[in-house]
Amino acid sequence: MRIGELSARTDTPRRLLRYYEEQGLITPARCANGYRDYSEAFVDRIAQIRGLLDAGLPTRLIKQILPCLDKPRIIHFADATPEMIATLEGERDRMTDRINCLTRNRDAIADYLDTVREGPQTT
DNA sequence: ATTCTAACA
DNA sequence: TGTTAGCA
Repeated sequence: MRIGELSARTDTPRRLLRYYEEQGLITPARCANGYRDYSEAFVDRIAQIRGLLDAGLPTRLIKQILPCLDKPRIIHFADATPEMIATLEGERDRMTDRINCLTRNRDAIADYLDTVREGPQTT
């Protein structure tokens, strides 16, 4: 598929799709006319990238760990730098904090909604 | 009509 | 990131 379809299917601006490529996050094939040619796998890949970005990870880090995420384990330990391990541990902790924060807020909203609905209807 | 690259605000 | 310009 071309950039327009991927953009629609992933709800991501074409501009961003090209930007991710520029940052080395994705490497779509090219048609004879120069148009980018994305395979189905990119739909999920974009979702994963946006998820990581949304979690607050910098694109440069994503570029390094993305290939380690989809590929089956093993084979990856030659590039496991102590610095990267430390950074990833930090990111993991940040994610945990955000998850906890989101969980609290979701539960608070859920409770509020339940309360608001019970009030007027409780005759 | 759609995409491409590059560059400016 | 949005947008615009000039191509293919």
